[in-house]
Amino acid sequence: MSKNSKIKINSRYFPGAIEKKWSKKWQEKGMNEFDFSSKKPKYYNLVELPYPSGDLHLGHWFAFTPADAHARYKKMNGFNVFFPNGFDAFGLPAENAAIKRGIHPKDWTMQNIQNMTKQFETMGTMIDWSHEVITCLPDFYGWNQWIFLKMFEKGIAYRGKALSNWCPVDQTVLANEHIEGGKCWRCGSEVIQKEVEQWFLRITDYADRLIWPEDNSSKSDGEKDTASNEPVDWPDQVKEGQNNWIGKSEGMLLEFSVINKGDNNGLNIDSIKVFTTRPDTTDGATFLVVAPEHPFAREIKQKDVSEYIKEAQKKTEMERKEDRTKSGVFTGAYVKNPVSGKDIPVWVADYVLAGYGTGAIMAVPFADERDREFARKFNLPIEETDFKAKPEGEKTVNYHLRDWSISRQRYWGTPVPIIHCEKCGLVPVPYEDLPVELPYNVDYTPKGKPPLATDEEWLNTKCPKCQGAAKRDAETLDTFFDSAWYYYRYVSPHFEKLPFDTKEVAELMPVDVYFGGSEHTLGHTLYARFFTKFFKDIGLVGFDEFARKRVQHGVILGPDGNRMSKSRGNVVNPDEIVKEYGADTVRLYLCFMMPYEATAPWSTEAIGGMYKFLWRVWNLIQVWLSTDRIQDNADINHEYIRIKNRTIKKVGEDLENFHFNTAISAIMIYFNEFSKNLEKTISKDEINTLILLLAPFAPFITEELWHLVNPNAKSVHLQPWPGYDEKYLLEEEVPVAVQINGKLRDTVRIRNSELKIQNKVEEEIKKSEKVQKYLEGKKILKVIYVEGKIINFVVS
RNA sequence: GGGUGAGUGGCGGAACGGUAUACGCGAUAGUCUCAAAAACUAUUGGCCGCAAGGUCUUGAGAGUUCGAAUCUCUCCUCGCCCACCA
Repeated sequence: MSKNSKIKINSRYFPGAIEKKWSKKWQEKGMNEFDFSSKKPKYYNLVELPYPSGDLHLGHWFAFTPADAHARYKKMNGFNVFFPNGFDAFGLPAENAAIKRGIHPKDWTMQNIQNMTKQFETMGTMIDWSHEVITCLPDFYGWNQWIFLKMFEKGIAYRGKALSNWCPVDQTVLANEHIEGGKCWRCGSEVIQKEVEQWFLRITDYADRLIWPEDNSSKSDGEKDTASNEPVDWPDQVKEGQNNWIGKSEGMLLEFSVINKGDNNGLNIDSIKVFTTRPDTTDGATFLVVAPEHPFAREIKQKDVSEYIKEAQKKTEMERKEDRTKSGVFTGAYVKNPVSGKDIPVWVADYVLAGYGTGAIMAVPFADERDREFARKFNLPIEETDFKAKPEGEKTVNYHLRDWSISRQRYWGTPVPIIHCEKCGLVPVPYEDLPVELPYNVDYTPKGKPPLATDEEWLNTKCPKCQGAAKRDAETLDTFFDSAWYYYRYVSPHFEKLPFDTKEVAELMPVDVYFGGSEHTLGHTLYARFFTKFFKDIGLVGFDEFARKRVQHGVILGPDGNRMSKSRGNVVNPDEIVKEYGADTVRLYLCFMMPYEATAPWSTEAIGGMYKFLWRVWNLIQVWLSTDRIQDNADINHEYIRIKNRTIKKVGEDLENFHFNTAISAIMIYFNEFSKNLEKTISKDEINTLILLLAPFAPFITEELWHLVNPNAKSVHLQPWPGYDEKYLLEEEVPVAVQINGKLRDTVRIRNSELKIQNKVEEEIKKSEKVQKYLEGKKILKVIYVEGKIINFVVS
């Protein structure tokens, strides 16, 4: 643009109108619809599906908009990008909220979905809603039931009885992951222990296959993506976390025979088995401890023992874990240490867990701190061990991972497709009768029995086997069951023969990148991997891992640095900010404010800076348009060419690697170069590059500007990503830092053509007065030269 | 207790063996204005100095290196996840 003394702006930047306009146009054109027939390489861009809580909050914006920028970048790079979304619509929170407000959970949920879908529109993502999945609709949960029945057939789903975490207010069983500090994650009430019969998934059968290999280059099950034969790229944090959670430990089962069988009130057990990972310390075992729930403990008729057991059972598991002071009683029984040959006493104590190993341990106070603490408290002997014992025993493997309890005594979930017949037992609902629909008119308030059990009409049915009277299973499935496979359903959301079209899934999956929160490291993503391995076993898919790459985002805290919560009053409402600044500004700020994986507070002031930036971009282009339009590449400005190429490279690499913040910073630097030198000519190509680089982040303003600059062109989001050429990256003169003994003393500009020749560089640098001053009278011992960057003189 | 990530200006952060503090926010001064806001311009890690310049600085301390925010060790602090797992 030629010299213009006064900046005249023809039109001002009003994000509201622009965003509404383009949102509508894109929708009309079906811009975001995935094209299955395309020959371009596919790219499945997945974000964890949101829970329909009522309103989109800032966390949703933070999860979705950088992911959208990545997807848009991929699309501009020639990929056929699949970016679907849906709603995780079943579950307790909906039910609780519905009870509180007196609305039916379904109505409440569907209203929220409608509302949130509208809010999603303002976000300007390229989500293809034609593949939407809503998990509370029979179209989806019927396939939950199908999968459940397959698992039942294979023995993966089974009915078991277990001491479970029970929330007395929500009237439901809770998974360990849903207890926070001994309290229910939803309602905050104290969790108690209760024996409950329920459905389990035998995830422990898959424990070994779910373990991530230590070395990513080896070739066992799980670490290679069989479809592409490329290593699966998940953060170490997740891999380590899951491996620890699975907690495989190899050890030995040792048998200790009871010495004084028969005495002590007719004790009738021959031996006690213990699990140990350190059989080499067996000679140091000076006593045995069994958990209060252990059968041996129950055999003991001594009054102090039975009283101790009673006391221990009153406590919840959580209370036991919180109270770390050791307690226990002597049972009067002795066993023989197979290595030392000594008779050692058997105690009952609640620091031993019934659910791990055999529920009994050999205590080696010399080697184990907990055992030592116990021994000290009760004056039991501590004997040194030389770690050389080799007792005989059965080698075994124990896992920390337990089978996944999927039963919920609640209304708002997938009905378990099983019929309880007095004659035939557990009878699966025939596949052709699926889905077992969740009845609408049910009293879903908590009663201590599953709400579905109160609907007699629904409950009573015929046994498919004997045609006799039978009852449906009144429980519903954990919603983590839904989220374990929803991303398969996205591919073919209306497929009627199977949970998903296996052909299409083979083409589109595995997922290329899966964005989500780190809170799902141990629950959701582990279940999703488990389901994928099950699908492989029943021949539905050909790969082991459902997602090639996992990217976990951090958390946006309130402006005060605390987690946003209504009670703190520090919740930032994205709708209000969008109203004030427009979605592009919010998107830009969320991408720019911090690294995607970081956790940092929202800043009410800093977002203004993003708005200002877009405003300045808008103005610059308005000015450019209002002056004589410069023909393409007229008056080539070499400095601009260099910085343009450098910026294209940087922004592309950053978007590829999810470094959204530095990508935007690079665009700002590029922009500043122009706005600081308004007297210099800017070519159309340079303006277009600015718009194209910004397009993934700020889709609305860039679309508007693109059409102003290129009136007859297609959408900016259908344009190819600009290319760069390495040969333009180098400056004609490069500043080389000069160090004397490692301290920076000067920088000298060296001609590009001379950079490779160290002698010439040294010669140039020694011309500098400053350098001369430091070298005067010194002997140069060594010179280290890093081409184009730094030269270090080591002097005496 | 175990695992894992992180400590850099007033703030969010950049650089991750080669010119520390990019980019943004905030702050200060100026231009414009009756005035204010906005916008624009300049300055903005500390200390010494009128200046040129010097000097110190990436939680603390040591080490490796020509050169360390970056690698190694010890310690301190914080976040997240798990937690009496034998």
